[in-house]
Amino acid sequence: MKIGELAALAGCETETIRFYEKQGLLAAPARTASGYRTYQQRHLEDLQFIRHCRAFDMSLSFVRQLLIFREDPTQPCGRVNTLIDEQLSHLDTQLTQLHQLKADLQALRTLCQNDHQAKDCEILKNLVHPCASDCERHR
Amino acid sequence: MKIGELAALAGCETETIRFYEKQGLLAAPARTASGYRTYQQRHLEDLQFIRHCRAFDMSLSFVRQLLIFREDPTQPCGRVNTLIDEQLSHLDTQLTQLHQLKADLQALRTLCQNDHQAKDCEILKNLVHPCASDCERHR
DNA sequence: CACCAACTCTAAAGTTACTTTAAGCATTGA
DNA sequence: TCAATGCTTAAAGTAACTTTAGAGTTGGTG
Repeated sequence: MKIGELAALAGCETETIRFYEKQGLLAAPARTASGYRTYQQRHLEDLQFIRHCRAFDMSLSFVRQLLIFREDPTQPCGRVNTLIDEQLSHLDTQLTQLHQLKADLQALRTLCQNDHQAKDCEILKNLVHPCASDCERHR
Repeated sequence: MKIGELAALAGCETETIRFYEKQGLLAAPARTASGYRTYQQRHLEDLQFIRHCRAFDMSLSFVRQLLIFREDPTQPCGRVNTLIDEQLSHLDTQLTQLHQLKADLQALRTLCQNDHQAKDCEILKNLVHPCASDCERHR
């Protein structure tokens, strides 16, 4: 299949596929006489693998490490579990931070309900000298 | 004060300050005879304002819009509220997505507990052909 | 006064994961 | 045959900085 077809099947852009090839994530496929890339089923599976990993917000270097296991199926997969656990704790960190961010921003939002002059806006004031001294996040 | 001092007070890097100046977020300060930047209190407050906005994960173009109100304190601040609300809903979206991501990845993680050969690893299999057909996120 | 460490300056390139642009062939259907 | 669509490449753009390189300045010590 050609690159556009592969892209449609994987739900990504053709440029993304070329990008992955350039980055060494996706094997370079055979070419037609005129230079068009022609892909096999295996390419589709590799690409889907990459896209699913990305959907979990894994970095490409992370994905690269996981792809090694697809290249050598006899490898023990213990490292896979470790990588997934790392990604999970990464997501956890993000989630916690985002939660705090939202709470803080909501608190900030309550400070100004009406429309008055900017110089009297408690939100703007707070964005200079934030709330409490326990505002650790603001460092 | 010089740039290093300002950076220390605001808790950021000197390069970040120069970057903000180049981006037009922070006013260019006076210079010493030898070309060193010399900052005033107002610069510190502006910088803190920017950093606090960034701590709420606002984009620089967002911050730029908020800075207008600091330049003209007579402006009505209704737009500020709107901007904060937008940022809140942005955080909400992120939070929801991240939640789903984590749940999905946790589910994936349970599929493989022991260390076996990569070709038999259910995690790796699932990253090619994911879980259920209701896996909307994977498009 | 000489000297050195620490600080500052600029411009440019690097980072991540792509996306966009430009300009030129190939293929396909009417 | 001709236009629309699809493919090719290399290079530049995106966000928000960070890093690097090379050079001048300042402040304290001997």
